[in-house]
Amino acid sequence: MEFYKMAGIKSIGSRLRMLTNKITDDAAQIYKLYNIEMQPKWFPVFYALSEGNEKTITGIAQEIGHSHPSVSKIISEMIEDGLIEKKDNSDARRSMVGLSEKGMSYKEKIQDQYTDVEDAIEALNRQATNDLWKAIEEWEFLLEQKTLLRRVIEQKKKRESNAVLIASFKPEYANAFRQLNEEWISSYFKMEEADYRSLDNPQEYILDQGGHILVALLNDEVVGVCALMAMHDGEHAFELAKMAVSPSAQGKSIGWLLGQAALNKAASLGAKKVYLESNTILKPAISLYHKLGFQKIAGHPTPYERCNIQMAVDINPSHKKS
Amino acid sequence: MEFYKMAGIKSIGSRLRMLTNKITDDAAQIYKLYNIEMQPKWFPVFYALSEGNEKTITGIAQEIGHSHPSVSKIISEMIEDGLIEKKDNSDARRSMVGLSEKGMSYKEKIQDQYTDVEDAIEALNRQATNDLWKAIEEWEFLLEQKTLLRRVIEQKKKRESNAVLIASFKPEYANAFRQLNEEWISSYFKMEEADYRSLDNPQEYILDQGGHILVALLNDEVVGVCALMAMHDGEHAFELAKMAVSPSAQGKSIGWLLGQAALNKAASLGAKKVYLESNTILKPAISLYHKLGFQKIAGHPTPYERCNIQMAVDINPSHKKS
DNA sequence: TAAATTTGCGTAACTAATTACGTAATTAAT
DNA sequence: ATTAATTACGTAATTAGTTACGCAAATTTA
Repeated sequence: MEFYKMAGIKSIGSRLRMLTNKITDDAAQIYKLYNIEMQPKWFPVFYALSEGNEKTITGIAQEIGHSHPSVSKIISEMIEDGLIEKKDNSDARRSMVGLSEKGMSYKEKIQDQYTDVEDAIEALNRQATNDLWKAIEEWEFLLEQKTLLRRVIEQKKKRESNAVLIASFKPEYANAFRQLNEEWISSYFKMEEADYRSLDNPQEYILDQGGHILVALLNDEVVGVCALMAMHDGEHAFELAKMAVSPSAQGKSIGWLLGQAALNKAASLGAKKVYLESNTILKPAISLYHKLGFQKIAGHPTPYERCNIQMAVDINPSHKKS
Repeated sequence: MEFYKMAGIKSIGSRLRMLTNKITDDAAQIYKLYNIEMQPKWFPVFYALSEGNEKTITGIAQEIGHSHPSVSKIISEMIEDGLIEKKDNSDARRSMVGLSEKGMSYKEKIQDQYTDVEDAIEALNRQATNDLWKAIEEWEFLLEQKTLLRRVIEQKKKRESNAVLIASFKPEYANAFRQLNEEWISSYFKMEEADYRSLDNPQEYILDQGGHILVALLNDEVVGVCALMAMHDGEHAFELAKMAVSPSAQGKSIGWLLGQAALNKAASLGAKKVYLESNTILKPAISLYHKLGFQKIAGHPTPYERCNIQMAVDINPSHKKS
């Protein structure tokens, strides 16, 4: 299949399906070769019951990794063929099933086929330098740990956050700075006096006071903002405030990038601490602050009604690098 | 999947199917993640048309390894969605199709997804010590060379011919010796005077004349016979005759085992040549004799009407071993 | 040039799985 | 002792493919 080589490993799903079909097609003919009237799809169920003990439909389904309707259908086909019998049912919900006498006799009959097929496939597998059987097992394990979807999501996030640029404030960002903040504030709380002051006049109320504003740009569009406001309580410290990320750009770690950049900025300005104020209903935000190193503190005066948690982080030289 | 480990590599078909399903399930969600309205099953067709040139249904089918009805269905779905257009048809049988403008625009849109998925799967594959992608490729190649069915058939034959025992004549085999021969002779020709003589009195007409009879036993049942009859024309030679294999035991190389054993026997008795007489309508038999080393000769007198070919092989010491 | 064959495609029916949903039996909670 | 929740199963609809078959167009052969 030249095509799949061209299309690359992202086509592995289609390619796997083709190989699977090729193998199961042959499987059907192999049963005929041994004069065993059994459909290939029955195999897992048959094998699961081969030890002789009785099992339930869902039990078998879990064991062989099928859905229960699939097993249910297979079982009824096998009952019709006389290979399986319904057994005891003290619990009338359950369908205890086991091999019938005929099914047991098949167990003997099928042994030669088992060994031949096992030997043939093992030899085939050994002929290859990459062990397909082991590779499947490893993939199953790795996908159990983290699904393909999650792996792709992470890859996407990684690529997208690489494309995000953090820049310093320019007058043309003023609009976005106001809008992104007003959007989330008014959806969770209501805009307060102090909000209007700083959002309407960032130059005067933030920058001219010794503060800074950082913006996150994705394809030249402002998708996130935050401000470092100089504090005047003795220590050399900043307040991290007015952080907002566009809902359309969520999931790209923009908050984290902005936070990191803000802490770096504070460090480069010689700050010892960064404070912030927030509200515990903003769970993702609080969790982001934690990741950035902020710890809960108390006792600072605040002009904001919505504030019910205060946090702070000590700045150490490592922030200048990361 | 503990179960499949237990069931062994013969369950690789079922196991592959499960892995395939798991992967394609995630694939569907990945398309959603990128807001691309395309079904995973469309991917091979879309990719095959991505270069921009027009192709036919069967052309695409061959390229991507699907059946043409499958491609036909996919194409009509994609036309309905506006991704594909029917193009020129100077040959009215053919359906030339190519990406529409919308389809072309998807090409751009999907690039990020391609790279993310490719990177994610590549990383996943590298995490495993056995390379699944390469293993699939090798299996495809090996199965192209020899299908799984043929591999199993060969394994079966090998096992079964290992179970065949070659033994010397005993009086209780006389019946089988007669029946197996009469069966095939009378189905192709008719029994002649000389047949009755030797089949009815093997002791007198074969063994007492310095000849030998070999039988092939499978589970203590006679499934094949042949005779070495001493020749009296100067040279120290035997005639290989009365070879018969039970139809129920065909395909187990019993003819070859008997032939080999007969030649070994002749060699151990110091013979220089072995002759035989046959008929060219018995193609499998002639081909077997060739494999055993017999060459066509002419000119020997024969009592049999049905004989239209004579063959002989020189015995050399190597026969004693093999 | 007519007849036979090949090619290309579409439709229908089938396959081996899935999800969605309903229902009866059992178990847990009030 | 009811009521609510859970468990086990079956049925129906869906999915992504497959073979089987038939028809019309094109090509080859006579």
